[in-house]
Amino acid sequence: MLRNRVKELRARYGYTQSELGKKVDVTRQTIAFIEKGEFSPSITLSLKLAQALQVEVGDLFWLEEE
Amino acid sequence: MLRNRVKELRARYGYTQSELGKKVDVTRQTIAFIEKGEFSPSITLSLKLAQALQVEVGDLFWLEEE
DNA sequence: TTGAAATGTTAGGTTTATATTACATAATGT
DNA sequence: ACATTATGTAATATAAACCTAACATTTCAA
Repeated sequence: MLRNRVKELRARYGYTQSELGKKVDVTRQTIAFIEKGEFSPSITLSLKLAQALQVEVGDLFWLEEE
Repeated sequence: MLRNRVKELRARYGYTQSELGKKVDVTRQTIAFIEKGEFSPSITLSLKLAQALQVEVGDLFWLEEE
């Protein structure tokens, strides 16, 4: 199961979903879907998010058992 | 632009495309497409590939200018 | 040198990521 | 209290990921 810390890190930087979306070239709904864990974004988008949130991509997304 | 080291690391381990595909639950064609850089796999598949090839996902896939 | 295994590649189909639009609610500032 | 902004969420549409099947070519062991 895929987990992520997007919502937590976005909050830490005080970005809105729209702002973060703009930084990585997706809509705010895409950010919302990712935060809800509803799908598995592309590695390209994942790398951009990691860069925007200043964290290693492996620390932003990870796989958990079950 | 998205770059990756899948082909190089797969060779290092002596895995065939089919073997690697089986480890990460995709077909050999999907592995071939990724090696050719034809698309941007999901973060889920990227994490599985990094695990199979024993490298950090950020060292397996990265973004380059242009 | 022959045959199997690995790889390259293409076509057509299904599934999923992502966009667009829209509406409702929550939060915030004036 | 009101207006604005942020978020939740859903419907429909499109693009891209991924699959299956197939055939051609390359590699490599017997």
